[in-house]
Amino acid sequence: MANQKSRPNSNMPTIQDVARLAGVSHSTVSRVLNQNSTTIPISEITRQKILDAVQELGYQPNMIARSLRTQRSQMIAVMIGDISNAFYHPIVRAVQDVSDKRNYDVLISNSDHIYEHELRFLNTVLRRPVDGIIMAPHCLTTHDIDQFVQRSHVPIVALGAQVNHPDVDVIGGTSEPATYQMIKWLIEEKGHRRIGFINTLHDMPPGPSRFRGYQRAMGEFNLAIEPGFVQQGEFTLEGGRQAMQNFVVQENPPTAIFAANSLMAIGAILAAQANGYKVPEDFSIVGYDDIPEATIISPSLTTIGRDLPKIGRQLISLLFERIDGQVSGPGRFVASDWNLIVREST
Amino acid sequence: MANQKSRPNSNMPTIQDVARLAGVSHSTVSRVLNQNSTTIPISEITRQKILDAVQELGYQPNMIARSLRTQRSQMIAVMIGDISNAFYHPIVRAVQDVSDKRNYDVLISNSDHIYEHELRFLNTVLRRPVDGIIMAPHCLTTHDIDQFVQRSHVPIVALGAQVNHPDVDVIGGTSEPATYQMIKWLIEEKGHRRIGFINTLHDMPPGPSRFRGYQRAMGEFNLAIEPGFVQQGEFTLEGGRQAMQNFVVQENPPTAIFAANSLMAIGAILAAQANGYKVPEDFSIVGYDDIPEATIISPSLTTIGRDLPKIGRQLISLLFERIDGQVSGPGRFVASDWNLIVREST
DNA sequence: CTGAAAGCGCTAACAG
DNA sequence: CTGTTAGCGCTTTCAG
Repeated sequence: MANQKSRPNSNMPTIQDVARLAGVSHSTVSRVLNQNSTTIPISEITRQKILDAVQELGYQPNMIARSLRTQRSQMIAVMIGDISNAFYHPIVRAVQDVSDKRNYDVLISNSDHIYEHELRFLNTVLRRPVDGIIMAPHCLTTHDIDQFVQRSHVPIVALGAQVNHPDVDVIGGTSEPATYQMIKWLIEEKGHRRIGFINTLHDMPPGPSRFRGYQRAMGEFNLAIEPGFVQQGEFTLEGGRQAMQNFVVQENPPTAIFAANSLMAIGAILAAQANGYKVPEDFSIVGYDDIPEATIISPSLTTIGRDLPKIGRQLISLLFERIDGQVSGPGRFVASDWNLIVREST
Repeated sequence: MANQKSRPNSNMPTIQDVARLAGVSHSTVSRVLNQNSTTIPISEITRQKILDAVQELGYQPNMIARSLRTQRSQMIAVMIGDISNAFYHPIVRAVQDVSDKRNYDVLISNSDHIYEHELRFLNTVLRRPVDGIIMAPHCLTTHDIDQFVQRSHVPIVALGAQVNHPDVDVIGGTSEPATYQMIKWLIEEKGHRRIGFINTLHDMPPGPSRFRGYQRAMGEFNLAIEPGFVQQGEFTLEGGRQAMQNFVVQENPPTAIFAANSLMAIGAILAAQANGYKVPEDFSIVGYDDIPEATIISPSLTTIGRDLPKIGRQLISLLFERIDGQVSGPGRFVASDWNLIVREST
């Protein structure tokens, strides 16, 4: 049972097998299989012979070999922050759906918001060339991206306006204005004057831009950002929970709290409730981005809504425009729109 | 700006470039880069020259070319049901973490529990050979898998005991006993006698095995499964919500409801509450699998817990054992353990 | 209309 | 210890 070909891993027929069975050369087979190639005419008879042979053998072209020859991999790579964060699901969804339809495969990578992982991703796509990249980096510098772009001309589309490279398409730009609007609404419509902020750790994006929106709104209404008003945490449910612990122990805590994402906001609500407080009576809590958990939690979460599936479709559209060569030239910027979704947590 | 090499997509150096710069042949470069290859000794001096050249050029081997030659892709493919279902996150997590560590890339595919998608996945990995496959199929038949195994000798590890192929490693087997235990508990400890069941659509696994557990428990206590006790829905939150609608309109509905997964159970709770009912006072509702949402919802969900990260680690371990050739031969079966997690929804 | 031949970048015999 | 050579399976000139 052991003396097969040197590679017992597969008994897939090759294009040679098809050619042999059809009694033609393998290049003819290749031609009918990629009939697009500049309208070279092929006799209906050999064409049929080949198609029959393909059928009979169940031939499937080997993508690895094709990639080596064509220098196109029919793969795109996606780097997200955290597969557990529902924020990314509609985006990955859209990317996969469109890619499937176009017979592209999708490589997915989690960065966990860790710099080394983001760098590793870049190296991966250097070694394994893909036709396009979608990423939501939190730590990469423009310099890192530039290093990459120097060496690989693969088109990149990024989510998050912190990415700022002349060749990279970017979707984002909502953080500052949306946060500003949310804080303003808490002040004007809900009468809050002591508003806290749960930020990311180590000034990791998108914390800072959201923080600027908070600062601007507070400043505009001459409201102080007292020491203790700003807490930090991981970009997760648990991070929000822990940050909230730092609020509940304060003598005179804020009456409203903005969390830099909805997972943190939900963690904060859970922590408040665990400490015997009521939301929104004792604390109004708001998040950023409308994920399913926002309506599972009680009270349901007031948050900033973006059309996530649309953002996903935009990302993949921008990418395929470049992959297909319809677009070249400098990176484009798409500002997504957003709206305030008022629910029960305020 | 256009007259570069025919392939302007990359200016990555090749092994030839390294060889030229180091003044040696490309095979010598290959040798030092894969020093494992049967202890061929290499003079320290050329070795250093090569390493320097690699450094200077920032050479990275092209994985596509390497794959074509070695017939190994350093990729594994994962097919899950639905990226939005948190059930899969710890599993994908474990797979990615271990793969990263071993420099394997991970191709992820959503089947959406649709038969055509599952078949398409199989075809994808036929065209793009990967070194191993992890999948959680809901619709594939043994015959489909067998067809695949005939053609490709890539090792497969499956999640879910409905997969039954002599060559495939399987982790699963909890559905019937765990459901039985849960129903029994509802009867014995909670005094329910009218218990409903939210099943999957079209007898899609794992619905049927869970249903058998339900039947067995009900039968053992001589409790009737009245018409209307069994409702069906998509394997999602929305599916559970809609199924619950069919309970609340009944004249004499069940007092407890088991949903085939926790997403459905949460949908059911939400629907009950939306209709003005209280959980657990009016309906006790339980799910299957402990996902984060189970403790976000109020009342928190009584459910079957499995150690999902452990299952993920087991899946990828079984797979790598085969990829590494440590294990060959017939498919193994691993029964995962589970426990009943009692929370507030009962 | 079809075949022969080159070569994508790499590894692995096989000779020195 | 190192270089030469032969492909992996495919696409794409270039000749007929």
